[in-house]
Amino acid sequence: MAITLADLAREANVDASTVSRALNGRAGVRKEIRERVLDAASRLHYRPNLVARELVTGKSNAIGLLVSDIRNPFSAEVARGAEDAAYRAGHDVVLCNSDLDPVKQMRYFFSLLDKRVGGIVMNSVASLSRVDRKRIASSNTPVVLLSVEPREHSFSSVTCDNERGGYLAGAYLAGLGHTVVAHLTAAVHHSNLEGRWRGFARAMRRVAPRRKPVLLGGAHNSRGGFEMAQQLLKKYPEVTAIFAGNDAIAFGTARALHMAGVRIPDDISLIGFDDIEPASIMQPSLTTISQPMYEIGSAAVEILIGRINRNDGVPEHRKFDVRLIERESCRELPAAPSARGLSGERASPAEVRA
Amino acid sequence: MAITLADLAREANVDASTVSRALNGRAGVRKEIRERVLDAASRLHYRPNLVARELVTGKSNAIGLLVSDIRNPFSAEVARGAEDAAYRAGHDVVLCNSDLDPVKQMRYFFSLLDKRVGGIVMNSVASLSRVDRKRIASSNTPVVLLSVEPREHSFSSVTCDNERGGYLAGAYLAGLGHTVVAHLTAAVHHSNLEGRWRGFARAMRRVAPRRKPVLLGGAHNSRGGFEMAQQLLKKYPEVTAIFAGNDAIAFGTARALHMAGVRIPDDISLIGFDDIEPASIMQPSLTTISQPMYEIGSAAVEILIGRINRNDGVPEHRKFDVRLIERESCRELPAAPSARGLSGERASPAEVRA
DNA sequence: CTGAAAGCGCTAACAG
DNA sequence: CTGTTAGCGCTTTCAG
Repeated sequence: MAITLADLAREANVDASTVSRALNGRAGVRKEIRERVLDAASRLHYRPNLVARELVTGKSNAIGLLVSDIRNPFSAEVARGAEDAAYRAGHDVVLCNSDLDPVKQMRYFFSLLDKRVGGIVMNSVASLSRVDRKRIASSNTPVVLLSVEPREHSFSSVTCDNERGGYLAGAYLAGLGHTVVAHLTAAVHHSNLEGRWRGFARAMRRVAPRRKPVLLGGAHNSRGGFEMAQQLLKKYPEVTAIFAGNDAIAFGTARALHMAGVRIPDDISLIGFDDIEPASIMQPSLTTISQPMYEIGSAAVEILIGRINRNDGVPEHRKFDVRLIERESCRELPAAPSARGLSGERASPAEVRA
Repeated sequence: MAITLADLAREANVDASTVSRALNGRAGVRKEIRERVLDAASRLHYRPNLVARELVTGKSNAIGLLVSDIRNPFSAEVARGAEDAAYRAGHDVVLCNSDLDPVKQMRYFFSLLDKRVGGIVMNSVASLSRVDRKRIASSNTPVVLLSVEPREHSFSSVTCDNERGGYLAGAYLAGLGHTVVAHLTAAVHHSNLEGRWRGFARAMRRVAPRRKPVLLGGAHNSRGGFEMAQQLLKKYPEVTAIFAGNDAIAFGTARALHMAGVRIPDDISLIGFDDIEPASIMQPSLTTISQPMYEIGSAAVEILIGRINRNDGVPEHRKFDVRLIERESCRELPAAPSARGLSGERASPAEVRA
């Protein structure tokens, strides 16, 4: 059916091994022969059987990308960055959706090993048991995480500076005069979201040392945001500003506020995290912390490929900067009758873009 | 390193071929031996080397998914449906982003063939030259298209009923009294979008036989929608309703209208196509035609796997139904001073969901 | 029912 | 520089 190395060898009157050398640009092939081979190859439209090559080299040119759900715009953006980087390096990416389900995650992981992928980029290993994480670590397949799991020394990681992002959000709201604030985040352990909360809490401590932000945990998606916001309105009506752990949560929050007749930003200010596309489309447009999702994806793959090629076990860590995107969903808190004496302390909005 | 069939054979005191038969559940293996093998396999944590298997069988258990851009929510939703269906069938999917660039598309296609994927799901072959399409068709690798290319008899296809969707949009706007309308669509040949236009034009012909809708073509994304809307406002200010070829175009349109101080739906009604998530988030929420993107993805893969298994060359075609999702972006046209005598003819909104 | 042998298409020593 | 040989890990005849 398809034409093989042996066919080329016959055609060019050389041995198959010579054809292999010529095609792979190995040194030590007479120019004339190389040309004869290359000519035959293009004449016969030769295409190497990668499966055969993989079998002998023991590595495929594929990398695994294990995200929670590609429909999540964050994952999609990361995936595109990853795929572009892989394409540049001549690799291809096999896509897996784990829904963060530990069972699926492990099943995918091993199935990727079965096809001898060169390495794997995955969201997080936080939902996995200790033994599963050990299994992954001891697989000798390079792994790049999109979150930082402090205990795991063998994994590389690429993240944004979540802590600073949370801090920026807090400082911004504080700068607008808000002191009675809430944070809506994930119920489960999620290191990226936790970093955001830490930074936010730190910023708020500076302006309201004795009043802790309200902290609610739920599903870290639009529905979760909707439910958490409803709960918040009922139990903490005094809150004047909300920091959502990500934009999806913010969308759900906005919908709940809208339905309850609470206006954004007039009654409550809202700030998100990620800067996915709908953030600029919604009305009012969402002020949010932007992280370079595409670059995170491409950096993850670049690190992965570097590790594959060097074949050392040394993990790399990369942390991207974040910035505040000021839009329309936050506004200055009108001065309350009782002076709060904070005017001098207001943080200035850091980097701001239209 | 990894443990192989031969290892199991030694461990279970049988030949490798017997191990193979036992593991693959082939008939004709004594129960006792089968158990001995299975036991050894689980004891040694045996995992088959899929690459080796693929080399001998000539087919990998992977399928290719060639979309224009995974960041497009339509593609992401399709991809998730596709991946889930593949997972159920024990296949995995390698993701490629072509940007509809013919060169990238062909490069990806052949690179997928090089790894002997069982089949390929791709957006469309409309941007390809005739010879390239022939090359794809003659590759003997099953292909499922997400658009219907009337000339290509060898490809399967899965689409929604674009023509009916366009008709629904037109009938709905007509039912609200709109007769001076515009359609914003792609500049390039795009069979899905063309079907929508055909249906829309047909619906409008019934209420305004002599007034053709304004038809503008541009980039079929948010930016294109923005630009086309600006052009529309300048050249055709009399238009009272816009049908956008997809939701992304509608988002750009909404932004342009907003910036020009034109209110939706008070001044202009807007209807989209796809029903991607931001459609329900934007303010006002977008009335749109919904197509089952997830099901389209999973159906495409199911058809593909069916064709792979049957190994016949018979293409299948599947067309999904669409429905109108009525939200807030359209409103009835106030009766003009000059009676138009159309009241009896208004189409009723077909299927409507909250 | 099981073993022996061959081979998928390629790369990688090792000789010459 | 080129050919010979061996083998990656598996499946699949074909005998026994």
